[in-house]
Amino acid sequence: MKELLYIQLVDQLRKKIQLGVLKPGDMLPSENELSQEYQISRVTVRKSLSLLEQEGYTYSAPGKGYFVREPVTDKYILNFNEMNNAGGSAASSKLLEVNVVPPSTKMMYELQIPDDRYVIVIKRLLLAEGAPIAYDVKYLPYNRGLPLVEREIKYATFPELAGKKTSLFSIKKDLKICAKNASGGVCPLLNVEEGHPLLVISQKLYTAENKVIGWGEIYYIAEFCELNAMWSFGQRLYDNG
Amino acid sequence: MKELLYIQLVDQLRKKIQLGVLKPGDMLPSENELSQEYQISRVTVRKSLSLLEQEGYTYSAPGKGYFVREPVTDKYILNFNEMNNAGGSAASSKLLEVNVVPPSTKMMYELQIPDDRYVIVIKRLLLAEGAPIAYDVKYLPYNRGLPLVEREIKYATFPELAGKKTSLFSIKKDLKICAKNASGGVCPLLNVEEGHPLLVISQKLYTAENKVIGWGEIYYIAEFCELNAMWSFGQRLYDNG
DNA sequence: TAGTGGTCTAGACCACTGG
DNA sequence: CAGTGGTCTAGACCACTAC
Repeated sequence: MKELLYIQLVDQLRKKIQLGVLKPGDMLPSENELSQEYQISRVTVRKSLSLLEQEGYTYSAPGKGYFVREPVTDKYILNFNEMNNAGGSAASSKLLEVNVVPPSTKMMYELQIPDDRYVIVIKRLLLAEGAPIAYDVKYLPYNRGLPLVEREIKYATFPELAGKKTSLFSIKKDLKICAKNASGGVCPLLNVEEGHPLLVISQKLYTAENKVIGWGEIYYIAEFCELNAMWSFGQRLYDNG
Repeated sequence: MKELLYIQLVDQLRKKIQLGVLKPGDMLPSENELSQEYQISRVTVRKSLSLLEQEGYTYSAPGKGYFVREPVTDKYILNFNEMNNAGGSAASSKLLEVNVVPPSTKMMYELQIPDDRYVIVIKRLLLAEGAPIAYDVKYLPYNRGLPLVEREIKYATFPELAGKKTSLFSIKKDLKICAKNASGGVCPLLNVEEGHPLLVISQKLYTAENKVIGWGEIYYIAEFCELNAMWSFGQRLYDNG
């Protein structure tokens, strides 16, 4: 089990930072120094330092050197999948309504559309083991020639719906998470009493050019939704393979 | 404004993926092909492909080639800072209680400690412009010789407290987010009525070796807490500089 | 066996920061 | 000015995959 050179180096540097030998703001040895000290080429040293930077430990300042970063403590990786966030793994959904309607002022504001642009409204009930766990409303600016098949709507997630014409790779998405109490028409749908706690997740979809292509809200019965997020250094957004 | 070679290449490949010319599962041209096609060295081609991989567009399979990744749609970057998540930028806090107590069964479970290990309990009220917006309870396994100065507790975030002995770089942190209704002793503290919606964020801190070093819950008055998360390709967890 | 990505080298030139 | 990181090159060897 021989270790690769650049792995060895990055491990040693990482450990020094983790142990506090190198503290935020401290300068690392220069590329040339590391190159001589470890008897490896500068290219390989650079590969190690680049890895360390990817992991969030350091940053480089051209003309000066590499420095230990002040740890960023307020960014987490959040897991969220609208169809699979409750306990039930085999989540299904029930389509309540699909309509094309003139926009309300709220919709015009959220979707950034004029008042003569129609809006597709999709209302669903998310189910786990047959019981409702969330009420879901989505709004899409209406485009002619957008065939919406019921089966697609029933099982699709938001980006899949709004991004039918757009590659998923060029979509942006914002979430807002807050707590509310159930009131009005939502109560009978979710089969909860007035005032029951809900976790509300608003989603907004954008194209790469920041044009809004979808907006929606999901009202989860609190007991059936727990969001998880984690923070740690060196974490990656994408797995290998 | 001449563009760097590896930037040019990564831009072209990225665009092909975003436009759908290259779809998930498709194989990219090999390093040698790209090297010849663009008349740049293999090292530079590798730099571009490495960047593309970092951004989440592709992955590499040794002996086979580079492939377009199936987009990961369920991971977001969540912004959360316990002291600064409400509207008020100049958030302060009021210390309600600091105690060393024998652990309850709940604490023993959450902190993974035996019943003879004492626990430090810290209760705070988070304020924005003088008014309470959240109630905060933290539990730390008690260590002898851990001097807790009131001023520190008042303004410290959780990792700063629990990680006094540990470098922030070797701490892991999990969040759980859910909705609940206010009840019991929390109501008068937060000055809300019974049943008022709350956003509850549970935090658990671990060392690099997965030993629990802290656990806590923050009860935000729903109106004063909106969490934000975002998803898009190519996003980075750490800024440059 | 031919082709692929993965590791590593030595060396060149550049722009930038600091004294 | 000497030192730093940033870009780019040409070439070597390896392990793996697929045929």
